[in-house]
Amino acid sequence: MSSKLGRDFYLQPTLVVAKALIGKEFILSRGGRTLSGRIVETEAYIGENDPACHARYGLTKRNAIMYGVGGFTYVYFVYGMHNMLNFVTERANSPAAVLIRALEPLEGTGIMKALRKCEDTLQLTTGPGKLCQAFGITVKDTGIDLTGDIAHVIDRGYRPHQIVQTSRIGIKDGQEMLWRFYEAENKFVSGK
DNA sequence: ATAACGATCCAG
DNA sequence: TGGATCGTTATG
Repeated sequence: MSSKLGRDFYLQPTLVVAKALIGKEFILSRGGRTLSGRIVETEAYIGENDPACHARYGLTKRNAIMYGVGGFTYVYFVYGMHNMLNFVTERANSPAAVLIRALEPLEGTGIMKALRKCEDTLQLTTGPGKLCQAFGITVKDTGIDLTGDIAHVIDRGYRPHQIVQTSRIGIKDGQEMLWRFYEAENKFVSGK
């Protein structure tokens, strides 16, 4: 038995969502093709008081979607070359999101290899920039409703053996917050 | 109007 | 271990 996560799931506290997403399957269906992967690593970015969150300077044109209701995608561009996929969480006017950092490829690995120009399955989706390239996700994909048909998350009943909680990667401020989650001993966690 | 700076990745 | 590379933001 498997079920699609609905609006209520994304309205939960961001740390709950970030942890609960580990082990769930992310599915992207469009252009007549379907790509999917099991989420193995996430990070939470929560509110205007989180020094690493894009909402730390208040509402801007870029982060506006974070101020909306949870359950929508937020994709942004960094380092002049990488797209980052996030899921907006919590109620409207409560800016927060979960960064999807790594996936275990499931469906459509042939397409992922082509998009990544890489044959090594372990290099397809083991990092936030890599997985966006493998899925063909860019900033134009901001605002997709995760309760719709194009992109959604499914609970297939997979339960991680152990989830590890650490400091977030690649940030300067906010190291004291242990807001990164990943499935222990999964080969597809980034940075290995 | 403009400069500094990233929630990174990959080659060497 | 450092260079690539450019949109967003902050500041003048």
